[in-house]
Amino acid sequence: MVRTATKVTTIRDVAAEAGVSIATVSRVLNGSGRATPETTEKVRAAATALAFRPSTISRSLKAARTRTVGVLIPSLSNPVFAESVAGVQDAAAEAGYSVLITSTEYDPGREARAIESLLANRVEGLVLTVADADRSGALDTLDEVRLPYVLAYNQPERATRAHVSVDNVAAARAVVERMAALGHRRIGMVAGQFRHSDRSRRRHAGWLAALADAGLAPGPVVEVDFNDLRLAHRLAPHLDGAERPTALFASNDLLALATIRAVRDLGLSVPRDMSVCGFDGIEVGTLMSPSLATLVQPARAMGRTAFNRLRAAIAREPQGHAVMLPFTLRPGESLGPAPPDIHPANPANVPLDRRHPSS
Amino acid sequence: MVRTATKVTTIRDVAAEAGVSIATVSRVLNGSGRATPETTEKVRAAATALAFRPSTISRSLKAARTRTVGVLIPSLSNPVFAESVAGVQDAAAEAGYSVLITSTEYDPGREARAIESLLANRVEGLVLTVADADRSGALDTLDEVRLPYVLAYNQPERATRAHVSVDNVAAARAVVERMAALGHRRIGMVAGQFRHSDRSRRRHAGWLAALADAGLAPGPVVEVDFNDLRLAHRLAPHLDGAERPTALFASNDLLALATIRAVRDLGLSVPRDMSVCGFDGIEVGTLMSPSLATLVQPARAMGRTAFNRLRAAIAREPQGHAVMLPFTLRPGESLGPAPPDIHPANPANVPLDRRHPSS
DNA sequence: TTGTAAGCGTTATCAA
DNA sequence: TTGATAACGCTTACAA
Repeated sequence: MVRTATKVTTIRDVAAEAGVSIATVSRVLNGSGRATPETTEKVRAAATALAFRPSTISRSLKAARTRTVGVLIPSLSNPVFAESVAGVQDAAAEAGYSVLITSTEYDPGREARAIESLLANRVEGLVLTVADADRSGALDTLDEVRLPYVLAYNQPERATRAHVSVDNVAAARAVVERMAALGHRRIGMVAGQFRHSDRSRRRHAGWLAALADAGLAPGPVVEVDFNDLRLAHRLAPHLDGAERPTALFASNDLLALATIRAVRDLGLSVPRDMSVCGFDGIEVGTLMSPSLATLVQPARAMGRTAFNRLRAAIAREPQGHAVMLPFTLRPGESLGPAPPDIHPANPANVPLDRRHPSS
Repeated sequence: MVRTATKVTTIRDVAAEAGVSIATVSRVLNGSGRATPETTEKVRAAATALAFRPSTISRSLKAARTRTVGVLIPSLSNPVFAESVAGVQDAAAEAGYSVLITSTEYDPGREARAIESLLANRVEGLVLTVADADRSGALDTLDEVRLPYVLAYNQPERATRAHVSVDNVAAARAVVERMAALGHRRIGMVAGQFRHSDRSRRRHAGWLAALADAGLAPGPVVEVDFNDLRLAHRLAPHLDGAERPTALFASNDLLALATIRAVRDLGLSVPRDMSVCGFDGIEVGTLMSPSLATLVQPARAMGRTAFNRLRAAIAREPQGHAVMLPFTLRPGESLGPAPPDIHPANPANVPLDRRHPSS
């Protein structure tokens, strides 16, 4: 390989080539200040000839603004986050902003380091999603240094923290109401760990509230660790017996898919024996069979909106703290009518219970 | 909102606080050059007290290296790209590099602008995936300015372009061989557009080669536009009649899911009437039913490896142009044994042989 | 209209 | 061991 010193062309090179001063080059290229047509032309030509691209880092240093925002998310592997990042990316590109991305993989240490890195890079602000917005070292740090940020998806209790989300409680209610309307009377929930997720808590609250309103007793709640999606053994204890739930609300789509999988592995049919509805609205849900019923959050818009709010915050435009985006319920084959009561006063029940003497 | 000028603390503030010169602060904090324990302590204390974080942009300006790499991908919505970006992110974080991300949404204009932006940001190199590595304006630009890059997933003809990929031809062969081993004799392909994707072309070549080796006539090839995944009407013409294929190889997983969906919408059962195998190995494939059989590319490793190669390239360490990562075939319920011949020893067969007099 | 020069926050060279 | 100072590439007063 040739050891060509990859010397980048600077404004000086252009000035020399055009036979003018660097100030003139700067003015012409930025359209600030007047210049004669000939000068303009000379400079333009020189810049093109040398493929000059002004260094944003020098520019940033002078201007004390980087036109860069940071994005911090738990994981790029979850489509709902990836999609929201795409939304940030879209809006940022339109606004001439660059995007520095960091993902934490749910590791607090990595999160802290990511924040440090973003801060050192002098991002003008952050769009981020944290596990729990009510208990986040990252947010505390940002508050301390007074760097603008907007949360995406999170819905913190501490409402002064700027955020864009759906109304998770109302959304969860919508799911349960639909289930009830389909005749389900025993409705369970599969949820991400409450102590690690503000969203999971809110959705659980909505689930509870809707059940109460409908006069239904809460079905089983299975809290699962997001790192272990083999749910069959977790679900099994709740899925036999006459009073097993006929519908499960999963607090996100990945969980919903894992739930469907587990339910089937346990010998039940979805949706004939068991309905499942997710939350998020990931695209692949529409491609599978049964297609996944889910509460759709506008993921792309989430990212876009968060970025736009962030810009406003950076510009110190006064604004409210919360933005609620509309959600929709996407019907899908995984959510069907409740089956006729499993054992309408029928003794065939008994063997089923025997199979699991422990229960 | 309070109009607090968010003044960032600089090395000068620290120097003043510690009662030393900025040079000393720099030396202490970077561990370059000696300093007495007391001085060190004073500086450390001052830096901590003021929450000083050296500006990477000033540092970059001085050092003429940014410790930042760019990532360019077609879309964050495809999990296989998102996962590879996560891999880059992992390796970059470990190496103390920041990652600027841009996605093109398959829009050439946006791609060009993204490259400009990355160049202006003085990234030290790029990890990127392009639609077609043999015909890419982006790569031409990078070659011109001699900025190091490593392709991920792409497998260009022009082998001098550094890339990390699987051996797409061999991988596609493996899929077809497995299908043949399961008794399939009529094997079709659902592929992304050849003229827009080097990967699709390679996989098609592997499909063809394996069929030839097995003495099988190529089944139908359906080239699909990635932006329109409603495949039923595209597939329908090929799926009736006695000689319809019993297995379909999809050139990527999203296509495979869409294919399964379409096949079912057309009234066939997967895998009883039709087997489907994808390519990529996205995680959700394991969660659905039938689970998706697929050729697994190590997506995370793809990103990691690409980043590591890039670092080597940046450091001007000589190295080969291509890295081939191992692939594996992930069995799944969508790929089963061939059904008994649709018309066993039945004259309806005859046309089948006639169609391929050569074999 | 154009040029000179200061300065953004660092690092590194050179003296002290 | 420490400090003054130049330099990195750019923008922007201010002068000419």
